Amino acid sequence: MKRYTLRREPAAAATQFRIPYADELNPRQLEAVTALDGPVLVIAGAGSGKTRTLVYRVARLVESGIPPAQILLLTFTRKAAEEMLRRASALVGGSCAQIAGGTFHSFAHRTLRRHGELVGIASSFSILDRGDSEDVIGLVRGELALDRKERRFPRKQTLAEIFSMAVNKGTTVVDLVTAAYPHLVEELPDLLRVYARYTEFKEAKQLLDYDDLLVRLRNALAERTELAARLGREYRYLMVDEYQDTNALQADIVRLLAAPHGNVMVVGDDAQSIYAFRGADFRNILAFPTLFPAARVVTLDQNYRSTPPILDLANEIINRAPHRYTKNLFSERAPGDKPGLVRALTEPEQSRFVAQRILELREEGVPLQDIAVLFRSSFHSFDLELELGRRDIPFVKRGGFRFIETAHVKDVLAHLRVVANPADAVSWNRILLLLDGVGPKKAGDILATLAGPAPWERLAEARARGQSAAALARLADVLADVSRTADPGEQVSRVLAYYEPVLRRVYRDDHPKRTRDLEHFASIACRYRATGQLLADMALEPPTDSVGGILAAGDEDEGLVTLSTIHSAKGLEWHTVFVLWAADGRFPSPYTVGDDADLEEERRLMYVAVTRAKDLLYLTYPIEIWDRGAGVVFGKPSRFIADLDEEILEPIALVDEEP
DNA sequence: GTTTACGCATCCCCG
DNA sequence: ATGCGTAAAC
Repeated sequence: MKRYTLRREPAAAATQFRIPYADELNPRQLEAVTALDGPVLVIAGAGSGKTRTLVYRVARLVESGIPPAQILLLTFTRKAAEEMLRRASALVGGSCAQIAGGTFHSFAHRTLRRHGELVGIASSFSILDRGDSEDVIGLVRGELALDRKERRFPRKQTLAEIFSMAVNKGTTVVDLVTAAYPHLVEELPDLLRVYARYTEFKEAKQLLDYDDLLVRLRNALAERTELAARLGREYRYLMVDEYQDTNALQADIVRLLAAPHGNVMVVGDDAQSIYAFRGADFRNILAFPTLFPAARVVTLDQNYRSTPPILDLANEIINRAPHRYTKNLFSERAPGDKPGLVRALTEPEQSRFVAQRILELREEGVPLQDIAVLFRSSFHSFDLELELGRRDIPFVKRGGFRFIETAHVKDVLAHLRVVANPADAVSWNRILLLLDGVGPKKAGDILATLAGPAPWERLAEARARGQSAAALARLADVLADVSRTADPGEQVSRVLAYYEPVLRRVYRDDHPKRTRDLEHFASIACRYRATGQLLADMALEPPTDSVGGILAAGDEDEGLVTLSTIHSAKGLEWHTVFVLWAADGRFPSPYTVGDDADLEEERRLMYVAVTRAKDLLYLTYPIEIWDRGAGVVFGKPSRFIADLDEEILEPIALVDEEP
């Protein structure tokens, strides 16, 4: 082996690779795949073989003798990373399992668990999801007595949004409020008090919110050069997918991780940036060559996914933007059906059309799993879900409110979390409030007495004075009991045995449905070996199924129609795509019409939606729209597709087919 | 003084 | 359907 690598003859190099890269990739893809060293920027249009390029590049690195453990692949979801590594493994005929992959947040989490002590982070820290952060902020707001003011002080959700946005955009709360929330400038002193107290609270209780994971990693890399050097040796090849949806903080982390060796490839598409609402900035991808002046830039603009008529519509949508994007896509696929703009009278008629067409397509041989219905907001599909239910069309819903975010699942998680991190005051608060006779005040008092390891033993002392004695004693017992095992499945079943009666009392009316969610959660927990990993995954990579989207296993043989928000459909494709509610006032969302930048993001969202379709595309809207304030309003097609030539988007009027 | 029950507005997209 | 503010109940 060594003998061959010492010889630099071209012939030897050619036999080094088993995969015929040049045959299986187009010239641009090949260029991106074979440029192993140094910074590379790949601008990859929708359906241009972006994933294929990343997969082949992983294979190429491995075939070139790079140990898989030295490759780090950052993606938007863990599923995306797993899928790419699976495909790469199949290509090289070996396992790529040692390749580190996942989201920025999960990578930050792993790194801080391993090296956090360097920067003063206890390895038992808990992660606050968005709801937890809001709970803490609400707690702090109450503590500072800002909730009793006559004047209107922002709600905890608004506060969380402001704080998070400031961090992710790399600006200060003062600057952000001045620029984006001018009506709150007068409240700035109190906003800053809440922010300071929130930060203090997290610090004291070993809590990190989503933003902290990134901030603390960035700071650790910037301040501890030995850590940056160590990670540089550990991960010598860095790849980042969906780079257009990174924010300033993430770009900084990429810069610091790549600094020791400069081997970094980022891949993305400025026209598909749809996460500005949480601080992402598509200018990151355009600025990459400035950050890495040696960067080689490769543009992939041949689309292999969609028929030319679908691509024409996509290009038309994006070309009407005031700002020019970096490329125009072309396709060499055979021509196909024109995209249709379907005008329905009412929302139920829109639902009937979609359901009807799905059944016809199934008759024509399109399997249900090759069909998707996409929409701007999760609630846009409620009526359709009922219609599909009536017709026994099985579906799975992605995006929107997830079962992991329901109160009862969070309750159970909170019990596990206090055992894992006894300092986790948010979870303590949550489980104490469930007890009969305990409200905010008493929960706060009890919390104050609980410090140090295994605090459930001191719960017995708090019991001495108070009539909620029995409830506290039961809680103390179950926590002690849970702490005696390390098996996640066993821990959950012990918590559930205790929680079941609590559930019945707190959610009197609808506990059967909630019990089903908990059974689902228990089955997830049983798949884990360590509770720490379970908790981290539930915070960072929660199951994407929505509430009620869990179907019987038998349905899967037949296939399921996918209902998804456009955000959750990123990177996916289907034979047929319906875009529901392509109506002005829904899409773009009314929240965005005042702001040019927000409106442009909506346009990109529409672009993402239509580029998910391979062969058939329908955009639908009802002309009668129910508005809370104004009653029935006359609906018009979304401004992004209005006034298009009929050659591009074919209007379809419905004749009522209902009996 | 605290907790709880009830009626009221509000509800996008997400790691 | 959850999250808030206010009024009754412990």
